Amino acid sequence: MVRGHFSPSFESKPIREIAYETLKHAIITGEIPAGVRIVETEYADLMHISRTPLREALRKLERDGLVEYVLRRGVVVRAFTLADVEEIYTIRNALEMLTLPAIVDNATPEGIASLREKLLRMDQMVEKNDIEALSPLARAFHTELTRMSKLNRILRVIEGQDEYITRFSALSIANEPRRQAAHKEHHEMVSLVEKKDVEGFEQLMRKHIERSKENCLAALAHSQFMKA
Amino acid sequence: MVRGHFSPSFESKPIREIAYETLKHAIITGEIPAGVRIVETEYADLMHISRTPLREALRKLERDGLVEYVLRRGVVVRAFTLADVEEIYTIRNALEMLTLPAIVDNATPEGIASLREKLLRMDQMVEKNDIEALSPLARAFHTELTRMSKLNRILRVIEGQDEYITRFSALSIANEPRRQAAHKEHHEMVSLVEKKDVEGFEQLMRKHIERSKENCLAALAHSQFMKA
DNA sequence: GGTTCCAGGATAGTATACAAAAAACAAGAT
DNA sequence: ATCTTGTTTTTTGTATACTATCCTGGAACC
Repeated sequence: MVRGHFSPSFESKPIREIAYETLKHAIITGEIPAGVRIVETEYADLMHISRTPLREALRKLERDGLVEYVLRRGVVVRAFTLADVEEIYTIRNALEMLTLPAIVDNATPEGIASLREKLLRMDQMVEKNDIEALSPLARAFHTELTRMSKLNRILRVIEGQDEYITRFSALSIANEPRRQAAHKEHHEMVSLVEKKDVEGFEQLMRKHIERSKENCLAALAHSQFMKA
Repeated sequence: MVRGHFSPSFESKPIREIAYETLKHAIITGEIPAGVRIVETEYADLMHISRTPLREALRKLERDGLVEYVLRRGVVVRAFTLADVEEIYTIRNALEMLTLPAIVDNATPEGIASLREKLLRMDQMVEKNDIEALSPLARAFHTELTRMSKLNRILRVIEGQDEYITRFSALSIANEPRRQAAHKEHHEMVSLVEKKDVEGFEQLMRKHIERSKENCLAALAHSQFMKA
């Protein structure tokens, strides 16, 4: 937080937002492992901010379920089990299926063009095997697709759950054959939406999510992310 | 907030939690209508607390989606449309269906006994047509039932959505014939869980939620809750 | 009459100060 | 030696102080 002592928003973003995003990222990537107690003064000093915005960030993380608040003991980073990952995929699957008809209904030529444009950029990443760059793009693709449904509340929940998975979806995408297949599926999705083939879209999507879940769980089983 | 100037937790609960719950309730019941800007000093004075805990409560409400944060302008109570209500029911329906097999699997004799005990109390309320008392009990019944699934993440989402509906489910229950029918369905649910009849349970539940949604939407259409 | 610019008030953003609870520690009694 | 109890330290909870920004309203100017 390199900025003058009193400057609430250097470039239009409260410090608490930065703190929130920083902490969220740190927790999701495992940089701050589960079980760790977040002592306010410690982290405030670390980030060169005061306790006030840090605390507000913690309240948001608390609502997100990323940290747990214990009365008069502050917050502790919550654990994350394999069962959690499964459950998250289950939620995402169920809710995403609900959006599909609305996506097909609301898809505009411009929207589809925008998706195609994203796919084009992704093509290159896949070719170059640049996983680092592909991962966020793939996520953006999905987000944009889902957003077309205009079902804002469902969206909010899906995106909330997605945040938990980001950390793992990178693992999932690391698998070469799966990466190729997933990319091909992304192309198909757009075509089906364009053709307004709801049935086909639903079938494809169900498989797509199921496979990425399998892949993610398999990758996780071999990784050292999980402890329990 | 009647308490000495410096007493963080009179009876083990931070002021920010009280503020959070109070505001949430006020927003959900419509006491603070949509579009209203929540000026920090104003509400802090109103509740006889300082801005700090109030702000932390606002951050939580922000994550809940009950208020909207505008840069440097604070928070505004978000609007609530009929489409929102429909979407919420859709979410709840989809997720609740996911929990049913797990509920049947994890149901213990004690758990069923506890549900039956609740039903017994509800019987009286239904008989006396005491809607005020029945409403929270009915909600508690559903919560307890869903909790049996042990699917904690799904639960968290469902309960999050449920909070939005509380305000309207009272309307729904006000309808005499529906109230009677719903109560009967509650009894059936427990029986089906006890018999471990997943299929029957699923069928009943699907209808139950669908009907309560219809009822709620119908009631809403006639009420003055909705503006848009 | 309308537009621009300045001043001042209102309000959010942040920092800091201080109280209270809990935890950690030390010393004495049993 | 262990339990108890008193004291210190750490850390959370809350209040307050201060600053930056936005908004409003009015004066000056065209």
